[in-house]
Amino acid sequence: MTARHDVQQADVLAICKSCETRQGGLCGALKARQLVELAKASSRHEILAGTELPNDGTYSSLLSGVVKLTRNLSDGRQQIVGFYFAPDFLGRPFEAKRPIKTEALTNVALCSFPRTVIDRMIDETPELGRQLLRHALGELDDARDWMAALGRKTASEKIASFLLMVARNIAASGHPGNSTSFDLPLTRADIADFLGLTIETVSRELSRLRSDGAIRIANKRQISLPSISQLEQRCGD
Amino acid sequence: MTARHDVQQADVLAICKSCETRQGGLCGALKARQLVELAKASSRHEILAGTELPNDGTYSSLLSGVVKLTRNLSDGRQQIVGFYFAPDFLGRPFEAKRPIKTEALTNVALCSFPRTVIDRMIDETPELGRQLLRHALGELDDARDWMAALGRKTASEKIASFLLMVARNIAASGHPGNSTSFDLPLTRADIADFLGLTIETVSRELSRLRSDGAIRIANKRQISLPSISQLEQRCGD
DNA sequence: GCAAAACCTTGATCTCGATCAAGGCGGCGC
DNA sequence: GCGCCGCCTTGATCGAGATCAAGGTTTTGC
Repeated sequence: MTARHDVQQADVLAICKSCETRQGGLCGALKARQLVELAKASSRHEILAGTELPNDGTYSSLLSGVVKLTRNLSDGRQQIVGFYFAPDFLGRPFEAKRPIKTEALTNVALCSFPRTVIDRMIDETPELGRQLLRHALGELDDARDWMAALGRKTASEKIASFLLMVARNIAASGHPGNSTSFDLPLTRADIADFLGLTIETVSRELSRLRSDGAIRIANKRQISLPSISQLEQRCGD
Repeated sequence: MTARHDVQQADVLAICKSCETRQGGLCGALKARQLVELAKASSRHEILAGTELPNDGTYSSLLSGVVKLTRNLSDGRQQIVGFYFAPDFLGRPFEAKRPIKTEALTNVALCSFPRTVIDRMIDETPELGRQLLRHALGELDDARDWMAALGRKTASEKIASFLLMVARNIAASGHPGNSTSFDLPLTRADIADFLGLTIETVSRELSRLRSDGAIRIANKRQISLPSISQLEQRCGD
């Protein structure tokens, strides 16, 4: 195998491992031979922050960075309907009829697999299909959690829940440092679009949490959570 | 084959057909032999309106009736995070860690399949796994649509979108009469819990739509939509 | 058929978060 | 260094939808 393929195989392994964060693990389902085949068929992409990801019907492993999914109303109102923190798996290869946009929030590295290859591997290894199903159902659970937050939580509960979710995702991604102190990869506008609020309300609620001692903020984006339990009490569920 | 099994096989066929409403169709993936096997392993249940469905790790086909999925916050606030209109498929057999409750809104008939049987059939027929994945991704799309509605639409846009969604689901279920006149199987409280509003606001907005001529209401629950396009203009996207 | 209970509507008032407005901070180009 | 621009914060005011309140209508049980 050429060096090129070695590198890609390492990527595949890294990516498969990342899928285990949600549950199960893609790699576990596949034989070594299939991993090599996947590596040969895959392609690696580096995408700059702010760029839209192509909706080309491929499956992708997110190697590093953060991706957001946005749905727009006709007059420009925006709702963020999902985040992907590396390592995770973007598996929405069936044509999306809905006006949903996929965008890199930070610089992003990903590894994409043609749908045809994955489809064939599902035939060889049905466990892969179950794995993808499990992953999709995990995303569905997350989406439903956020529906409850959007519909029924107050602004400050939304902010507390959001910070906890980010902390958990950052923790799962195994970033340097502990998960209670992290660099928020989102602007206030992104947070507002995720929580169904305005940037002013987001800013005010963050300030309030800070003056209450529930969080610390350095340089706008550097957040630390001295007391997870205090946040949990504020998140409404 | 005994009559008992004949009846069940008919149910299975009906149910598989219903899955085609979202996309694809379970039946199409399976061989005749497997359908008979599924019929033998399945059990039929009649569930009264208002009863909670058991979360017993089975897959179920919804033969008739309407089912809601609710997520509760600790202080009793409620959010409905999904509806199933027959014919549809309830495929959430992996343990749900979240506080989500499944409840019959009307009297319901369903046919449930043990997880082990479906799992084995996925091994025999990987297309079944892909089909279930496609179904889950369809549910995910629906959930994301409602996230956008919950986060960014006004009360009257929410009501208009809701009525259109119900009309589409009733239409897909092939009920008697056309899809623009139907019996709403939900109370005002259910509608409010779905849209993140209060019952008073739901009532007011429905009254407003009626006085604007966009809808007609007889007997509280009997709704007709004389002008779908007028509703579409009001739904914000 | 009648009473009770559940459900729905409408009005008055209040409140949370949106909107409008002004200014601060930090990074970048020159 | 300086000015511009993007991003964030804070204050003042407004308004959509919540809450409180009262009464009407439909369903259910007997």
